[in-house]
Amino acid sequence: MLTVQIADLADLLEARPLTPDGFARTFDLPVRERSIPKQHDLLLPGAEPEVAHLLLAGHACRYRMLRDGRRQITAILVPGDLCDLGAILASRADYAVNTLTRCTVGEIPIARLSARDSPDLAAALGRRLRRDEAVAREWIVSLGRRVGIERMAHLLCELRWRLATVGLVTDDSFEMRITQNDFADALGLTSVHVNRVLKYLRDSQLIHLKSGRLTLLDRPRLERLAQFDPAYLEIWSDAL
Amino acid sequence: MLTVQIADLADLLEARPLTPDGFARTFDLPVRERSIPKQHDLLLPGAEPEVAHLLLAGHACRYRMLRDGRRQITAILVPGDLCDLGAILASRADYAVNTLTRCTVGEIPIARLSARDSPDLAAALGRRLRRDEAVAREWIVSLGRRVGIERMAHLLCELRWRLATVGLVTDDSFEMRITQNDFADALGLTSVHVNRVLKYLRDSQLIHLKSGRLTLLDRPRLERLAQFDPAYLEIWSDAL
DNA sequence: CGTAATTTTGACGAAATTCAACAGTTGTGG
DNA sequence: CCACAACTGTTGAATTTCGTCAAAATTACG
Repeated sequence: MLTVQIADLADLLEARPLTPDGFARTFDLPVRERSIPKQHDLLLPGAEPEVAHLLLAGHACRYRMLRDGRRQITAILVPGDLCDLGAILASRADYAVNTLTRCTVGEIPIARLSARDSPDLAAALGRRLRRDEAVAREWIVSLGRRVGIERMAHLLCELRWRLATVGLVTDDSFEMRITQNDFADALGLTSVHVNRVLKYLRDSQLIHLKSGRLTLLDRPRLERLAQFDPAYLEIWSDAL
Repeated sequence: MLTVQIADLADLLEARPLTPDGFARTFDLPVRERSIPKQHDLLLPGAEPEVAHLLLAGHACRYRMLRDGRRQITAILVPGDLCDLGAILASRADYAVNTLTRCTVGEIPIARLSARDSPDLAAALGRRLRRDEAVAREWIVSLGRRVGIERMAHLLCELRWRLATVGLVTDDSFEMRITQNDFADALGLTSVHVNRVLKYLRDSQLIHLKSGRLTLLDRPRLERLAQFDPAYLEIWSDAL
């Protein structure tokens, strides 16, 4: 089971490692911890969310369905992420949120996230939103202009970076129990093709994936292959 | 030449039609109007923007380049859009902005966009950012799970909707001087394939495209083909 | 330990790309 | 206003990437 390892809360909003306890303490927020099974929807399109879900352990995703059953994952969520950020700020969801593995989430009543109560909190939420948007931009680049192998390589580099940020990576190795079918829906490929891509990366000695743990065997080479540049993940200042 | 037709400024930030004059008046902002040639970069990655570019006429885009020359457009900008919104709020750009046609832009010193001066303005910028993010999410769905024809159909539906919002559409017809090569870089296709897709849509009596003007001949059918649902463009409330 | 879910593999087909050539349009300077 | 050059659009043929279908092997889980 993935666990956030952290210590202080403002840190969470800064994407530095932190614990749920730290979060609650710093902003004096009530965080009710809940365990959610795999493949459970936390939010549906059109919903007007009452609580924010802070992901504490496990992996989740934002996604949209087409009428004929095609699914596209628009974001992969890792511990420390606010699953329904955009929906909370707009008071209405235009996407769904689903758990990809068993998860632990912290529920926070949205009334307690009011900008009126804490300008610092509002600013922190704004930074998170901009980071989500930067990640989405990079996914557009991947889906539009990278071939399958590069696309997978880029996603793995992104996940390693984001997980490292919350202290969940040791020696370029981290827990990763996402299904190949879920990877496919994130990467715009089929699960069959994802399987072949992973085989290629394995055969090339770039990754090692076994029993829910992924290791990047040669991160420099993988990042070169993916043309991965973490600049887009490092934008944290507040101009205005 | 495209022209914003509008009247009041708060309207711009609400994505309702408005004029540059209205904009300047309402928030008492200095807007210096400038004419920019086609294919001109307004912003480069890594830059720390000094002025915000409010697009007044023409079409522009945000894009990222890969080292080997592949280009992906991550957003198409129409009159009323703030070209460099994310970069302004973060005080640093992680993408480039380029004019796709000759454009008129209004330059606004970013110092005048400070949240401290006007909470209303800050809230409006936040709404714009969330709308940009919702559009990006939908692009991810298109790039990942729609085939070429659907992808093009969806983009045309989106552009019609956004242009209608600023009063630039009559009878599902609007000015569109974007190159097939630029469409390709937005849709993750090659220009050759874009040409074939457009031919299919023309042959199917779905669109008419001649001398820089695009007409959606059968919008209901086009929207069904694209599975276009404007819900994602209609989120304008402010929860917190 | 048995059932269901997931991963893996092969053969074949569809969508999109590449390469190449040519036609049409637009913009520019004389 | 014309002539030319440069850019943009159009089309065909061969190729690549990725998808579909199907089945077997492996793993996860109650």
